[in-house]
Parts: sequence; C-alpha cells; structure tokens
Amino acid sequence: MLQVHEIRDNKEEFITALAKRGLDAKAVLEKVLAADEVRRNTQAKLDETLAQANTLSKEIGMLFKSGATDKANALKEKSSTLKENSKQLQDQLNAAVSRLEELLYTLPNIPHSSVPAGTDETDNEEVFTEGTIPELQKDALPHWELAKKYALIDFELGVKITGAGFPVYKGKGARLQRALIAYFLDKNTSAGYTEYQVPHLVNEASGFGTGQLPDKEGQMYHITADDLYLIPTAEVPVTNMFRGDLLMHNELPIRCTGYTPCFRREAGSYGAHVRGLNRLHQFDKVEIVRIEHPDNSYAALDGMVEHVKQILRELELPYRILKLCGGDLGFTSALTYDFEVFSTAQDRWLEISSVSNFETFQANRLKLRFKDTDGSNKLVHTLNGSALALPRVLAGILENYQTPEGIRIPEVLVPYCGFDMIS
RNA sequence: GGAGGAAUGGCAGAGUGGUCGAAUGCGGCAGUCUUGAAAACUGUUGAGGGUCACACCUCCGGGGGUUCGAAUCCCUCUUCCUCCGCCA
Repeated sequence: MLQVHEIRDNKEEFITALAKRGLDAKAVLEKVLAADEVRRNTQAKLDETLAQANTLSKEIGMLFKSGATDKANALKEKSSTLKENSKQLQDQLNAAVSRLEELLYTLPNIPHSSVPAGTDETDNEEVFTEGTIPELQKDALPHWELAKKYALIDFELGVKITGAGFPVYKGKGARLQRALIAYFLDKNTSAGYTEYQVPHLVNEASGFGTGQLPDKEGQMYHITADDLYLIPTAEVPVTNMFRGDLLMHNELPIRCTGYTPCFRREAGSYGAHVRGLNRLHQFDKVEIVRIEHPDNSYAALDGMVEHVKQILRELELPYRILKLCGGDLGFTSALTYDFEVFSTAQDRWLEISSVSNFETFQANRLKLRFKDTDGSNKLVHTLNGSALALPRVLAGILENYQTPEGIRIPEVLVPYCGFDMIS
C-alpha cells in the first residue's frame, strides 16, 4: 500500500512512474488526495469536540471535589451533548478512513526507476544469461513423457485423488523432490538465511499484509468454514511473522528461508503451457525473505540474485535473468528479476524464480517498522525470492539431463539423492 | 472437553475510577571516561494522527457497554498459561 503523505508530496512523479505499468493513475491519485482531505478535516473536528469534552470532565471532577454538586450536574448535560456529537463524527471519520483505504488498495507499487516501460512479458529485458543448452538426442522427450517412462510422477493418480494439477511423485521422483528441497535449504542456510517451518494456512490479516488480499482473492484456496487461506507461497506466512513489529536498527537485516507447498487456484489456465509440471495447483517451493534497512535493500536484491545464480550454476542448468517491465511487474513489487531455465525438450523458457524488492509497499500494510539510528521510526523494505521453485527445476533437470541410458543426476544432488542415474 | 488465571511501551514488568501515556529494569540514542572497545557513570527515550512548529486528539489484546470521567468496572470475542480429561 502506498503512503498517503508520499502521494501528497510526489503526485506528479507517481503518475509518471505508474504510467510505466500502463496505468493512468491521475484520477485515482486525485481521489485519494481528496479523500485524505476529508479524513483530516473530520479528524480535526472530532479532536476539537473531544478536547472540549475532556476539559469539561476535568472541571466536573474539580466541582465534585469542592462540593459544588449543582454546578457539576449542570455541566453534565453539556457533556452528553458533546458525546453525541463526537459519536457522529467518529462514524464519519471511520467512513472517511475506509474510503481512503479502499482507494489505496487499488494502487500498485511504484516501479523502480530502472524498470523498463512495457506492456507484457515480451517487453521484459534480458539482463543476464548463463549455461549451455545441451544437445539432446533425436528422440528427446518432454518431462511429462520422461516422468511416465521412468515412473517418477503420476499425474493421473493425482487426478483420481484430488484433481488436475495435483501430481503424485513416486520412487526416485519423490526422492529427487526431497533432495532438491534439502539442497536448496542447505544452500540458503549457509548463505545466512535462518530456516523456518511455518503454517500452510493463514488468516485474512496475513493475506492483507503481503498484498494477496483484497485484489487477488480468487487465486487462493479459501477454507470458508474457518476463514483461512491455503498459502500461495511461503512469502505470506514468513513475512507476516513480522507483521506489526517495531524492530531495532541492529536487528536488521533479517533473513529467512522456508520450504512449503504452495497452493494456487490458477483459474482459467489451460492448454499446452500447463502440461506436466509447467503449471500446478499444488507445488513445492523454497523461499527466501529479507527484511532490510531502506538504504540496503537494493544491495540485498543484488545479493539474492547472485545467490540464485550460484545455485543454478551448481545445478548446471542453462538459465537467463529478466528484468520485468512495468506491465509485467507484480502488483506489490518495485523491481523484479525473473529467472528462467531453458527447457530443451519443450524448446521454451520456464520461470523458476522471481526475486523482488517491495520497498515499503508491504511494510506499510504490515505496519512493519524499525527504529533507525537517529531514533526515528521508519518502514522497512521487504524482499523475497524463490530459491527455488521445484517443479520447473525438476522439469529442467529431467529434460536437459536425459541421455539414451537414462537421466543423469546433477553432481551436487547425488549426495542428497543417493543415486546418480534414473534409468 | 471441564475448572481456574492472564493479555500493559522494542522487551521484561508495576499500576484497580480523575493529578496515568503509564513506575522500575533491560534495550536504544547522546555524552563523560578510554589510544579504541567494553565496563561504569550522566542525560535522554512509547506509538499513531495532526501542525510550518506548538496546541490538541487517539491508543494499556480486538469489539461493545457503564460513567461527567476507564489501563482500572461490566459484556463479548481472540490468544496464552496452569490443573484435570483425551490423544498423534
């Protein structure tokens, strides 16, 4: 959520910046400022009334003490009138605040100055690429065929017990999943991230805190009986651990990692691009989250990018990094780098990680602040990224490491798997 | 599931109707001392709104009520603790 006083001070800059997202925000921003004006005026009136009531109460107290009961009782009547007034004003104020908040909820984050303009993924900027795309044998298979051939994943079984998009991993497929999770967590913890195991269901307040609610309500599974949501990413529970906190400057930075399954409804997605592991309702992901001093957040973002690079290097997968353009940038993000691994058998790039700096956008909703060295309280910057999302990494490994003899296991994973070949 | 108890500033923890936005300790910040650091000592320090700055307003788990006046009394919800029962 954007901060009203920032909008007040930087209206023109915000309009320009939001235009990068293809958004004409002028009208909304003006509505925000108008609503804020109403809020402040109402607040001032209410404060005035309450101040009078407070003074009166003190007078009445004094009068009672000095024994002037008649005078005191006379003042009581006046006080009850003030009380009625203040109640009305309070209602008006509440209404003004919700109007303002509703408007603010519709506004996405301000893109960082380096974000390229653009309307969709074709305008994303490739900033880095590494690894060699392997030469596969003639009859190379896509991962869903390989998964079947080597009995690693059973999609039909998942359909039977739940529905499409809920695969069953078995045998060496299940073991490879577990190996990847353990490997990722080890990489993250040795890079200074503290490992967490968090709930997979969150309440409404958490959904609001990280920005999934109210605008992406339909993308989460909602357990209506208990009003809880299945997490679409570990970002939600992990970041919300700090909701409402006031941290000390020397507690920063905070670095967390956690493995969770992720649940996404992905309503309306069909076709070839969702085959196999490409797009699922339930998948596994290891996430990294950082809470940073505003001065350090972009250095931290670079650090996260380097960290993910290192992992992909070790896995020896061909990948590229995209800087997302304004039109493709997530609602809450100021700057996002997407990592894509090349799926050789499908001849296309698959997104496996998304690393973002949210600046104060989430922190403002979370009311997550820190006390700076000068004693002032400020919003922190929050960042997160996948390190990494499992299914497409698995797809990449299966496809790129296939040989006529079977699927080789990347060297770094062999100790975790206990085997070096799937055949 | 049954019976009790509790929720206060970044943290710990006093405070039972007006002078309480709230003692004290820790932590933070500034300083003294020190080559420097630590220790010790001194001062300072709750949050949000509002204002050019003051004033002023709100906030003692959430919501509601009693009262001229509520951290304090009542109702309700949530969470935690103790004891009993059940249980992976």
